[in-house]
Amino acid sequence: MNLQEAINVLKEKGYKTTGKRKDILEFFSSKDGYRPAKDLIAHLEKKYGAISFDTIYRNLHLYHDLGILEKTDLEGEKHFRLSCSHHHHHHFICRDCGKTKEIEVCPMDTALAELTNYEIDDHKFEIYGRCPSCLNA
Amino acid sequence: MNLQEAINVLKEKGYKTTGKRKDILEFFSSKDGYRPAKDLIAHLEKKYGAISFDTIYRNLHLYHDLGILEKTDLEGEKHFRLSCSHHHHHHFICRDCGKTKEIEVCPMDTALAELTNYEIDDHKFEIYGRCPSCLNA
DNA sequence: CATAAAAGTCGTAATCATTCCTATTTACAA
DNA sequence: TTGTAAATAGGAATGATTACGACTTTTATG
Repeated sequence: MNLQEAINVLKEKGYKTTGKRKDILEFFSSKDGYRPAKDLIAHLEKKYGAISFDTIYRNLHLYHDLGILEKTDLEGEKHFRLSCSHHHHHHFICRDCGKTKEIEVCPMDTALAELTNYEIDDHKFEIYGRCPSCLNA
Repeated sequence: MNLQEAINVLKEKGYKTTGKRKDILEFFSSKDGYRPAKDLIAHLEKKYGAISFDTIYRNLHLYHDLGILEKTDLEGEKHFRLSCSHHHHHHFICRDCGKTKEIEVCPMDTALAELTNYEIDDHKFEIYGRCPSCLNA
C-alpha cells in the first residue's frame, strides 16, 4: 500500500484527512521497515514541537484497524509498517535498522492439518537477525 | 523440561536453589501454557502475602537466559512457559486460557534459501486462536 | 556446627509505553 | 459561511517492567 492508497481508504471510510494524519502516513511510506511509536513521535516533534500521545496512538490504532498499517510486538514495544497488501507473506526483520524483507514461504497450510477442532484467528512467522547492509556497517 | 531437570540446571550453573526459585519452577511446571508475570505474582502472593517484583523479574530473566523458560510477547506483556527442549517445534497459543499445542512444521529450512547474506538470530512461528476446550466452554 | 562471603530478596521508587480525560480546535458537509 | 461531529492538545493515570540500597539467606569452608 502506498501513501495515496492509504489516504483513499481513509476518505472512503469517512475519516477526516488532517495534516497530522497525512504526516503519519508520509512517515511510514518513507520507511521500509517496522517502526515504534517513539520514532513517529520524534519525527512529528521536529515539525510541530510537541504532539499529543493521544493523536499518535489513536491514529496508529485507526490505521491498524483499517488495514493500512501492520503491527508486531518487539520486546515490549509495538512496531508498525505500511501494509503490503498485494499478497500473503511474512517478514525477516533486522534488529538493528528495523528494515524488513519479504519471506514467501508460509507454513499455515501444513500447520492447519495439526489443528482440527481449533479456531484459528491469526498467526505470526517472523525471522530476526541482521540485514546485509547492517552487517557491513 | 521438568521441575527436577530445571533445578539441576540451576545447580550445575552455580545458582542457589532458594525456596522462591523452586516455587517459581513449580508454578510453571504445573501449567501447560504461556503465563504472564502477573499470574506468577498472584500465585506467590497466596503463599507469601507479598513478593518483590525484583525477585519475580530477576528470576524470570535468569530462567530465560538459562533456557529453562521460553518467552513470548503477547499484547505488550511477556509470557513464559517451561522449555520443551526435546526437539524443535512451535506453538499454537490459546488466547483465552494460554494453553499451547505443539506444531511440528517449521518453515525455516525453506525460508533460509530466501535469506542468503543475512545473519539469522532467531525466528518465531506462532498460531493464535481458541483451543477446543475453550470453544466448548 | 559456626560463620562469612556471595548471592538472593525486600520494599519502594523510577521508567517507559500506552491509555484515558476534558477542553479546545478543525475539517467538511449543508 | 457556518454548525457540528470528529480530531487534537495537554497532561494525568495506568500497567508492566526495571532499578537500587538495605537487609536476609544460602552455601562453601574450617
